[in-house]
Amino acid sequence: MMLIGDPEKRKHTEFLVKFFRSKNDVMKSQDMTEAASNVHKYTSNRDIQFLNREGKTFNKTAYCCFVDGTRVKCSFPNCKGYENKLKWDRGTFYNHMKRCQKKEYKFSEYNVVAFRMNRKKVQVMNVQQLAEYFKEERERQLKIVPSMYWTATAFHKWSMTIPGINGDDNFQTCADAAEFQAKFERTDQTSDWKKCFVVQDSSGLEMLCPDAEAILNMLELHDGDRQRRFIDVYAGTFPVATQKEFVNLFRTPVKERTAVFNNLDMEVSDIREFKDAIGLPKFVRNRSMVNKLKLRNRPMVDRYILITQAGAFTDFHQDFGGTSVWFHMLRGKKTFFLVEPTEENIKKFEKSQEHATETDYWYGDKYGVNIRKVTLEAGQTYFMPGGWIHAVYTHEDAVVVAGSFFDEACISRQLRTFRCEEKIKAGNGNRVAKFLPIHFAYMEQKLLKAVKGAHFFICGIFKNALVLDCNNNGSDMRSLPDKKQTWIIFQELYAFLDEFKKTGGEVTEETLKPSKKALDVQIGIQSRSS
DNA sequence: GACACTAAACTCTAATCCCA
DNA sequence: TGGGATTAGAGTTTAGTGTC
Repeated sequence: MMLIGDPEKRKHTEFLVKFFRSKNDVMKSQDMTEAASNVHKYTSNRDIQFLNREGKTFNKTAYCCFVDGTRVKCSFPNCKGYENKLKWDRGTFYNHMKRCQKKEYKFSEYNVVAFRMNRKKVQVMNVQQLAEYFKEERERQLKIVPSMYWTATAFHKWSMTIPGINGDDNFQTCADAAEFQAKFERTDQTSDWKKCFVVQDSSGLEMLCPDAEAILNMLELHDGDRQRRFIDVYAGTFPVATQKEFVNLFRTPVKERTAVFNNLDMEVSDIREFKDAIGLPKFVRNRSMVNKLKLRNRPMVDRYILITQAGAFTDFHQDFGGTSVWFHMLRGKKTFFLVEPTEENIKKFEKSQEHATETDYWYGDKYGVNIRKVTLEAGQTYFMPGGWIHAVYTHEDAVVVAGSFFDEACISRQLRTFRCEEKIKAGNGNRVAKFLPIHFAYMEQKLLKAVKGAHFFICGIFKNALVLDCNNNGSDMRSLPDKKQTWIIFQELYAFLDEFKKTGGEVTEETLKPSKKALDVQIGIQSRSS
């Protein structure tokens, strides 16, 4: 359909576009709010009258259309706009203006002049150019994960094709904490945790947690001026704001938003008030590797707040360092899209990351992996073992209290995730601090003792210092049911740390020597016993 | 149930095409 | 050349859906 094709009427449109292009203050506006305000300086409120240089009025009909992020706004003061669907629709704009200005119009597209920000500069367009821009932008965004248009169209269509977790043994839904505990043990997760658990009623998990509103108030009150990086989801940028400012942004009514914001790493472990107010679930307290170790600098990753606006999509990823997570929904609704971290799936994930954000290589539909989805609502808690590859969509504004922890039943996957991060070259900001020292401490303080113990057991008359002298008489850990798993992990951990050791720091050739010696002793025993 | 919002359908007019 | 059919464009209404 040809838009504004009449040469005579088009002269009017061209006048409007030229008029605004000639106004420096309009053209130098920093954003659409400022542009709209500057445009107003040249039009009076009563009908559309323009002011010339001398301040005299003259009549021209103009309907100004401001394309502002996720909204399209008209020239009515304080217009909140309507949803930007990247499509010019005459009827929608006409109705919107009629509602805003509460009057009838003889509407013609020849009277529309559109404004948008293009690389921080104001662009003034007629309707035809606006329609062309929308078309090009739709095509461009369809190639980007997670752009606004891709999320609204391709993603939602794709999402409908993903099956839920019913009938999949990897996912267990539990009515309450007691059922969670029972299922966890019954499905043999204690020493090899692989399954995901959703707990519907979180009250028995023995955790302490304020409600969503209290969390938001606390963020404003305690350390409210701390700078936090967050994500402008559709723009793919990482603005910085104070905690207070971010909470304020989060509280913006949906109909006034021009962007969707997300915050994935508001770590609060180091803020005393949060540490006092948020108590980890008993399950996490009991299983956290870090809790069981003596460490010089304990990493602070076990309590963070996630604040996400509706519409945000976080693309497929593994949690940093292959940490396991607990995730308690205080407000809102989110859907997790989950992929089991098998070696094949991880390799495909690594491959997909070479083209991160390109829909042609999107992990969700180009690699043939088996994906399941689970939707979480307020009051539910989700426990996910380390390494699971997942994406998350937020349906409703969400406030979540969550935490990451290393779990000894997930060590293999933690190491695999570390390797994956090395391979895809994740930046330091996307890595768990102290990964190597924590795993070294675990090997040294927990596993090494057990391995040495296997040697000491047979030669029980010796003191610790003499254990290694009993090499020939130690037991083959492979044949002891309670030691077999320890031996497997010890070997794997040693090989890993040996691979990533450095000169200086905590994991070095020198600090690995006792483990190396114990490893050699056990291998010697095994070669003689087989 | 009232209201808001949106997409799509509908009506009307003018321009254009085509054929007798 | 004139008149009916078709198409494009402009303006308005309505049905469906969601929210409060």
